[in-house]
Amino acid sequence: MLYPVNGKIQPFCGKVPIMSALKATSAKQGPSQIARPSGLAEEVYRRIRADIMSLRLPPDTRVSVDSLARELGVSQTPIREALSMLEANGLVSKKHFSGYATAPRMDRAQLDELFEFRLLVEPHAARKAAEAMAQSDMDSLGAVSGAHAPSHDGFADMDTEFHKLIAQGGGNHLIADSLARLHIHVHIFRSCFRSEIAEEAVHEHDAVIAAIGSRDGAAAEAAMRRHIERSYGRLRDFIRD
Amino acid sequence: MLYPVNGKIQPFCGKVPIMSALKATSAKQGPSQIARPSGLAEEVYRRIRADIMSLRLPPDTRVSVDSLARELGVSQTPIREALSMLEANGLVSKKHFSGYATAPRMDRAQLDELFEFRLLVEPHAARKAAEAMAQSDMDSLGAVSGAHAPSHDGFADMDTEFHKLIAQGGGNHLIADSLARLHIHVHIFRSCFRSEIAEEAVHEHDAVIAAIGSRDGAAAEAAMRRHIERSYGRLRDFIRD
DNA sequence: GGATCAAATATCCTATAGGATTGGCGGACC
DNA sequence: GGTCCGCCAATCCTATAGGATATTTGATCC
Repeated sequence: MLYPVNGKIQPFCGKVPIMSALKATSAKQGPSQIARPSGLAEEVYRRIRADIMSLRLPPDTRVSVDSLARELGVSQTPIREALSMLEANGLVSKKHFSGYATAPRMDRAQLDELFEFRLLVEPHAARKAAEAMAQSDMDSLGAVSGAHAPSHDGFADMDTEFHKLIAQGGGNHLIADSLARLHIHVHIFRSCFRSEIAEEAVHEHDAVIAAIGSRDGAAAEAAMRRHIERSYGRLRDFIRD
Repeated sequence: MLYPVNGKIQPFCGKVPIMSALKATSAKQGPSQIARPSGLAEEVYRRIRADIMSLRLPPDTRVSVDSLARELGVSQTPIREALSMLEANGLVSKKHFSGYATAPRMDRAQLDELFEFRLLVEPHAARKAAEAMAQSDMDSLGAVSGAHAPSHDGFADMDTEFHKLIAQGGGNHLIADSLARLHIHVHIFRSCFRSEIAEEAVHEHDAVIAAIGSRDGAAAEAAMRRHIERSYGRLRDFIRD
């Protein structure tokens, strides 16, 4: 699990790539940048994933390797590796000799499956988090409890952080990774419909946080189940097809 | 799917192009095998995954890109794509400027996490399978019920098919995919220790199959939970560290 | 003899060029 | 008007070259 990067992608060597289209966030070459040269492919991966999550690449949109290579100023190889990883995570699909395309928006059946899965896993994670979460993470959790939801993106980030912390709090990496992967799709779906910031969701979050804060596993599990059920109800209304 | 000649991905080295060779072989092998060349990367992916599962590439082994390229007779690009997909699925890990390596064997903590996850998801899948599984899949399930366990590999394949059918029977693709991904690691772990063919496991399988056959969801869930718990007990003994 | 440092090797990562294949487009033909 | 055929754009796959890095090896020094 690595941190989000500033939208800059820069190879280690070679000529200066064409990056004028991107934000030229230069001059921030602190020790954090040189400490983690984990490869261009991963940078590209995060960049594309961020573009998909921010709807800069809408669902069901063709993604050309050449275009991306030109736009990001890197060669095709890291683009291909990044797209392969995204394909393995279900965010893009590849048709042979036809190119890549972002995954289409979820339909009703997929939404049902996703929430069935969440309802199965996430309340369990909340229970375990209440029983075993580290105090430092608990403090972080209190930080995202804020009743201040400035914008749509702000709420979305807060929601992502909330569920990520609880999933990690259970101590099971498989559970945390699975839920993180699924939450990306929830995020995309919600962003597609510019869902209103639900006041209820904040209250439901607070209920879960309170239960975890008092180390009450059963209450945390119940609160999380209720939150997911309500969340499902709120999102399901957007699908009429 | 692609010409199993000598168990080696036959390269198109020389003048014969890819698609021409494919058409020729498919024409020779009959109409059942439609020439659907889904890409070299996917073939390489399956090949490497099979090698990992058969311990031909043992855990914690370095995997060189150009060695693979030479061995399989393809260029580096599809190898990289395949390894990227494998990395996204957790079967190999990449260290920057150091190469790929197969994932190390599971330790105790990972085994615990894996079985916690299975215990959470798979009994639910068994219940849903009992309630909603298609009749054709049910017949297939009866076919793997055989008390004949010829060899270690035969039992492993049977076990894989058993769990795959039940996971798919629930009708939830996310659950099926997650369990399939995890089952690969169980397979590797078990193969590492050349675990004896447990007579108990076959009986536990039969109990689950019987419960599903009689459409008894609760019984299927209980039988599956018992099977996983017993399976965990059998595997845990191999870890002493 | 053991430890430390520097050179050498092997490998990875990136970039670019070119051949091969598919799908769509427009014009010609029945 | 409908159908077929060649052209073109887009894409994927392959090959090769060059720079950068981690690991290994060997020599030197204490």
